[in-house]
Amino acid sequence: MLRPTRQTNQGNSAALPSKPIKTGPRVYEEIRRMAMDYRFKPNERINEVALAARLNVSRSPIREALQRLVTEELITFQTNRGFFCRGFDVDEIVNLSDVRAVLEERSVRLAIQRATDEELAALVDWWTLTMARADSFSSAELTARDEEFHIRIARLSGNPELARMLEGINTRIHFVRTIEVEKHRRLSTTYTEHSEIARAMVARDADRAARLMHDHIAISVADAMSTVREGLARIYIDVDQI
Amino acid sequence: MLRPTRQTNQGNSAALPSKPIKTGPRVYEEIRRMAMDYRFKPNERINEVALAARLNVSRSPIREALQRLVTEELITFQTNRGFFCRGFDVDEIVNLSDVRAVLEERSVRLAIQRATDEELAALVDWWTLTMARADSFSSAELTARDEEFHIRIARLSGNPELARMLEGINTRIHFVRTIEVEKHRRLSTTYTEHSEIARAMVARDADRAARLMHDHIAISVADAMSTVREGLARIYIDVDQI
DNA sequence: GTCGTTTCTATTGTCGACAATTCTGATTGG
DNA sequence: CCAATCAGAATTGTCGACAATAGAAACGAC
Repeated sequence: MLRPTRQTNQGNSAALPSKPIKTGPRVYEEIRRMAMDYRFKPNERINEVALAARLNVSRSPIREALQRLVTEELITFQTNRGFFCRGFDVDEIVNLSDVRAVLEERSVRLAIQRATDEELAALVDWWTLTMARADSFSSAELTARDEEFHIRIARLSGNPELARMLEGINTRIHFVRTIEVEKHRRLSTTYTEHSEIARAMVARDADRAARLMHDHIAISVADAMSTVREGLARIYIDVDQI
Repeated sequence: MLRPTRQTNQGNSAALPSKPIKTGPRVYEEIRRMAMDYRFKPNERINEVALAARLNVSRSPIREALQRLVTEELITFQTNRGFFCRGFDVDEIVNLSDVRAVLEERSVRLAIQRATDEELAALVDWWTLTMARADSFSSAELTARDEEFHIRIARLSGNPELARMLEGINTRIHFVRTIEVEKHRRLSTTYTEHSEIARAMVARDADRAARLMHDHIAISVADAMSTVREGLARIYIDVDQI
């Protein structure tokens, strides 16, 4: 007796065989983005069955993805009560910025010490080009470029652990950075800071580059509070487009 | 028709009702310790069913725990091939030490800036007492005290994110630290470094404390290589006691 | 004897089921 | 009107089942 074989690759009935994309990684990435963008409201309880239905999978891959996101600090967990969205508060942002500043300083110093002239020149060129096109970028795109600038330096440091930790911080502060990018867009002074950092790196001036980087990242508590205010407004107003 | 109700809290048939301990957290903690101590050999494939049988649970909690450990970098994962023990190599240890040095420097500086006199005095007293008892401690216990010293400072920094990241690094280098502790045990000079750091903190001498901390943590590539050699020997000889 | 192919076996990925626990809200007593 | 209590509903924790995939072994051609 033949039992009907389970429909493989469900839903993806388009002819193009580009790539099946395993559901596990896909689910993880999808939930990760939701958490990064606060598509869950702060401290909101996350319903596993609802999320599973929304993504057309069972609870198993959902739970595995959520567990991972717990250790990435994007999600909270209480035993027998389930998963919750992380909070959204000033202290965390200030503390993360402090750690980030230290790591990014180390990053530039190592990059200056280890990167080739060509690599540093490429960094300057790439950012110059990005700035020239800045007006044509959406805020999301500009945020991505901002993040990429810092990640490139972290990679040039030659220390993958450093880069990995910075990426972890980046995903956690992605949302606030989006807001900051829009704030600074009008001022437009801020993106010249990247150019200055890059030029100091080309000149192999480690102390100056580190100082510039620190000042670039350091955030006053007042600024953080204003950003959080703006962020909360977006979270509780903007997301009603479901 | 009654179906037999599933046996609750299996195995724990002892009369003492101290604490059931949920299997999920228990499994996670157990696997975590195994990974920390390299009870899995480097790059060894981890069989889910075997591990599940060993811990008397199904694969679900096993997989969830393993997923968490993946993002903690204690475990590796390849889709459709499963979970693997992390490698054990010099580069990673050197890179982690570099990051750790930076974070610990920041840690002492913040602690000096924020901790009360009482808290710092307590740190000194506790370590003095620990040193006095050092000879009665096993290497494992001594390693734990070493880790605790640094974690206490991280907590005094007042930045939980900093402390969390250092704890993450600590779990990854726990095994090599065990080896280093035994190495230094004969020299016995190394633990006076902790005292010096603590005294500099009491004196609120941030620059000196930071410098001492850096020198305490910094590790030469040669030292790392020798430690790795010793570690590999233990992993492939010692663990045959199953 | 070695390389490539095919068949068989072991392992992972995902699912649905059900017990244990928590949450909801209705009811009762003060 | 408020607090405590207690059913009933919703949700999580864990399990066993099975298909899809990877790995190993047997086979055969050269």
